[in-house]
Amino acid sequence: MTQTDSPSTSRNYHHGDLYQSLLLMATEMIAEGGTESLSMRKLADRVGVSRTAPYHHFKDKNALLCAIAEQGFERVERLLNEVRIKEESEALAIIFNQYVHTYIELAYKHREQYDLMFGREIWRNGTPTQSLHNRSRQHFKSWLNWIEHLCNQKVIHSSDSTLRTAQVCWATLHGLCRLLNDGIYTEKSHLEEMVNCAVKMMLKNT
Amino acid sequence: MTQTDSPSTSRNYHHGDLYQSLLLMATEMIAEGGTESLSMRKLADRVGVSRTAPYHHFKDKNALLCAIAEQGFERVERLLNEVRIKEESEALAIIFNQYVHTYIELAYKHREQYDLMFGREIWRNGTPTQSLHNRSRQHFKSWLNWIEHLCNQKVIHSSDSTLRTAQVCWATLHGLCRLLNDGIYTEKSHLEEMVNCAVKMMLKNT
DNA sequence: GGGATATTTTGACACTGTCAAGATTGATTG
DNA sequence: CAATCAATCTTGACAGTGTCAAAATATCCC
Repeated sequence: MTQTDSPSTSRNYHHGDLYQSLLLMATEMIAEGGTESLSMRKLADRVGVSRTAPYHHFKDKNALLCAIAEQGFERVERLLNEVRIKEESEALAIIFNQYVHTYIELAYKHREQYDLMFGREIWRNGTPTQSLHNRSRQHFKSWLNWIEHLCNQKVIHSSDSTLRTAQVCWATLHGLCRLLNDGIYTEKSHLEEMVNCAVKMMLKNT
Repeated sequence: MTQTDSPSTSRNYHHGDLYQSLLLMATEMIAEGGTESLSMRKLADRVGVSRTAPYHHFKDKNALLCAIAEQGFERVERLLNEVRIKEESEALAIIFNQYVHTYIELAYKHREQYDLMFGREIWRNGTPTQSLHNRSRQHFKSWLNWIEHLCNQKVIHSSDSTLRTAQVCWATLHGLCRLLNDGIYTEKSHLEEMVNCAVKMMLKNT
């Protein structure tokens, strides 16, 4: 709103930095009422531009959603990196447990965005942007790397290939998030126990 | 369309049995193009009635979706019952493995309906019908019962409560379905291995 | 300053869910 | 059998959606 002076951007032309404003406002709107509550028209209205102005910065509604999902992937990627840094300081099993807890907490905190990252809206209905595709792919590789490391260090005991292990572990993690996020199992009080149980299961799976 | 003579239904008044026709056609449309491709108007059109005719049989689009989801729960409930019947004939671990495979296969075959059963469309955006609520609740109880049985028979080794175990196992199962259904991991060829890996993990989780 | 270019707006179209009011039909009862 | 009543369906309407085409405007560079 206050476009009088923005030190970083040069406050170029008409709006200032519509692209960023749209992304920001859209993320906010989604966080409040989910994907369905976000309409291009309302978004434009709230940012203070005309209905079709956003279409010069995002090809589609789909493209906008992809951009938001992408930011979500950046966030979890950051989380994973942070965790891997302190690998030396603590036992790996504990770090893994912590990561799972934090991941689920994050997924819950930004549930609508999480929905967008993995939901059908983008991955089956819409078409994921190339950019989003790459970033999600890269994140899974990071996850795979870490699982591989944990297997090598005998923290995870698995008789299957690293790939399968990583897939199944992620499925479990993701399943828990869905359980929580989709409102199927809303009692967050039991979550702690469930996550601990899940981690135990992931670590010792022979 | 051919309403000249229907032996089972009595071809009462205007349409015959609109309720059932709508449910059937809607299920079909969803199976083809997902929830989003189902519009009340197109549905009405295809069944051969006016736009608003369906509203005398379903309060809402949401109510219609709930009814379809409910049928999905009936299906999986049936599956679980069938499996539990042959408990005596084979080793429990094998039966469990088979169930998981069949469940995932089913979820994939009717993926759009599966989405509806557990997706946010109903459980967070819309309001689940009381009827749907009950049936889904009941199904989880059935699942819980079975897991309890498997724990008692020492097929599943878990140090946690039966409830937690059931929750985490289901989360894993559900996570795999999502992985597949949401188009995140579409290679169905690897599925077999992944499921086996997951089952192993579920059984031996100390 | 002038032309090119980037950015925004207005108008329009086809589509959606759903409400209110009227029309039609089947069943029911006198 | 005829008249009434309730169930069922249709028509009209409204507000909302995504998005395209063409026109308008502002900014930049020469």
